[in-house]
This record gives sequence, C-alpha cells and structure tokens, in this order.
Amino acid sequence: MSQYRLEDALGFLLGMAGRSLSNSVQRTFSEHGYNVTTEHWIILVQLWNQDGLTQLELAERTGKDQASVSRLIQNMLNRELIYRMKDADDARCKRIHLTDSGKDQQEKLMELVKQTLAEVTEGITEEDMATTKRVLKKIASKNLATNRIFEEVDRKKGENE
Amino acid sequence: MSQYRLEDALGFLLGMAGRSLSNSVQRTFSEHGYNVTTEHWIILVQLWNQDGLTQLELAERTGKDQASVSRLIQNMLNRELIYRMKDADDARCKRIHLTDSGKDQQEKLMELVKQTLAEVTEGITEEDMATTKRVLKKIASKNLATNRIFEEVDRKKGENE
DNA sequence: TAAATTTACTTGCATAAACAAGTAAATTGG
DNA sequence: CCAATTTACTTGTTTATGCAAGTAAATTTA
Repeated sequence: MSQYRLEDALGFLLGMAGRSLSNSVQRTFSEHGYNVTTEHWIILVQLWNQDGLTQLELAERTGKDQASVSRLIQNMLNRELIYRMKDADDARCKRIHLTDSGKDQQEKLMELVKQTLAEVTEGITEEDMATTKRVLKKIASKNLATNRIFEEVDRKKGENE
Repeated sequence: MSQYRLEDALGFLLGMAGRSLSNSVQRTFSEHGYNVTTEHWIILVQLWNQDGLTQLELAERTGKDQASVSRLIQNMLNRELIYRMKDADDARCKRIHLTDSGKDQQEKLMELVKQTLAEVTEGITEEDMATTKRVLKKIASKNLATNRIFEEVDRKKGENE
C-alpha cells in the first residue's frame, strides 16, 4: 500500500511555505533593526493606504478576527507605530492612526519585503506565480470571514476586462 | 500613485489560504467528535507511516523545530493519541508510539481530510494545483530547516524519471 | 421612550510558532 | 580516562490565532 506523503499534502505545504516566507521577512526586519512583525506589516499596509481606519475595518480588510486585531493594535501601540482615537460620531469605534514613526518606516519596510520576496521566489516564473496566487485566493475565499476581500478584487478586475 | 494591494501580496495570501484550510479541517474534526488538531494530524501521518520515531525524526520530517514537537507531543500524550518510551540504546532519545486510539483514528481522519480538501479546492484544475504545489515546495525549501524534506522528495522523483 | 437587540471592541482560555537558554546523556579527543 | 563538545529534549518568553463570553454604546422596536 502506497504511503500518504505529507510532502504532497496541500495543508502541509501551505503551512511550510507560509512560515518560510513569514520567517524570512521577520528575520530581514530584525536584521535591519525594525521592531515590526509580519502581522504588524499587514496592518501597516492598510494604514499606509488609508489612515484612520477603525479596528473593524482593519479586521475586514486583513481577514483577521476582531480579537486578533484588538491585540495586534495593543502591541503596535506599545511600539508606537500607531495611536488611537475614539470616533467622534460613534463612541464604540476606535480609529487607528499612524504615528510619524509608523509613517516613516513605510518606504524602507516595503523595500525590505520586496527584496526578501525576490529571494524567496527566485527561480519561479511569473506565470507559475500568477497561477499560484489565483489558486491561493480561491482557497482563501472559502473562508467565509475573508470571502469579501477577494470578491471585491474580482469585481474590480472584471471592470477592467 | 497606485496603492500596494495586500490582496496580491504572496505572504498575505499564503497566510490566509493556510489558515482557511487549517480552520476548515479543524472544524471538520471537531464536528465529527475528534479531539485532534491539524498539527496533531501532521505528526500522526508520520507515525501512521512509521511508528516509533524519535522526536528529532518527527521534527525533521514535519519541518517543525524540536521545541514545537516537544510541546505537541506533550499535548498528544494528554489526549492519549500516543505514548512515549526511552530508547534502549540512547537514553537521550524518546521514541513515540501510537496508542490503539491513535491507530484507530487513521482511516476516519484521513477520510475527513480528503473530504474537506475536496470542498476547499473545488473548482481548481489538477494542473493549477500541481503548479501551486510545485511553487509552494520551492518556497518552503528556502527555509534551511526544512530544506531536506523536499530535497529527499526531489531525489526520489528523479529516480523514477 | 424604554426594553431588546445589534455592534465595536476586549478579555480569557487553548493551541502553536520562533528563539534562547537550560539539562542530561553520549561522543570526542587529548 | 576524563574534560570538552555535541546531541536530544525541555522550558521560558514573546507573538499570534480561534472561539466564547463579556462590556458599553448605538439602534431597533414595541
């Protein structure tokens, strides 16, 4: 009887590849003296695009649950990457803003990510990468919570075709 | 200036897709009354293939570090999926064996994983899936620690071609 | 308008990873 | 043969996730 090969199991490969990339980026950040985790980077990307999002909006856009965002925010506050203000119209909402430090790190962090990504994906053709991203999006959108992120993307793409 | 789209970032997609699949499998296990996590499943697959591996061997084969394996093993001991014996020749090694319960769950857990995987990957062609797995392996093997898992696989494949 | 529900966020508990430091057993090398 | 090193495993600390339960503010509805 042929053995089930873990090395061909999609879940296993996803976990390994995800950790591999995440660890590489994390190490690169650390080596260059940035006290920012890969998960912080995900939040920062959203804030660099649009400052002052609420925690709920951040959760929706990053596919994280509100509890995770709540704790990430707390951690990022401690590192003074962001600050927080109560919404004037709705006291339930807390709006997250970048500090000067959080803003200033954009260029360098983006560069470091780009660099690391190039190393990790070296030798993979553009076509294979495009296929992979398409497949990953399909798998990710089976998760009800994060479904909307990719629906939105698909809609926008549709408009341009 | 065009914004950096998180939805196209490989690291983000890997994280999302990985969690999506892992959560689906986890939920399926729970719904069917199995007190087993996806990480336990990864260890179990290795033991179903070969019982009595040491913790180091498990770490090497699953791409986990020894500390992670140590704690997973502790957790699996508590759930009585496995038991542990000191190696007769080398008192430093602890060999991990399946309990009857751990053995008996193989067929059903494999079936549940297969089923869940089919749901999550529904609508993805075999070809795209093959490409994706190839890319994921390449990315995963940039991680020095886990490199060997895939080198081994490549060598074996080479023999058959 | 007051009670019931919903919404935005927080907190507690369990699981898991990375990395560093620690322990005990085996191997090595002078 | 014994001191130094290596090996296998453990433990502590930090970060992060999922899920459930809790709080306070806003909205619905009766």
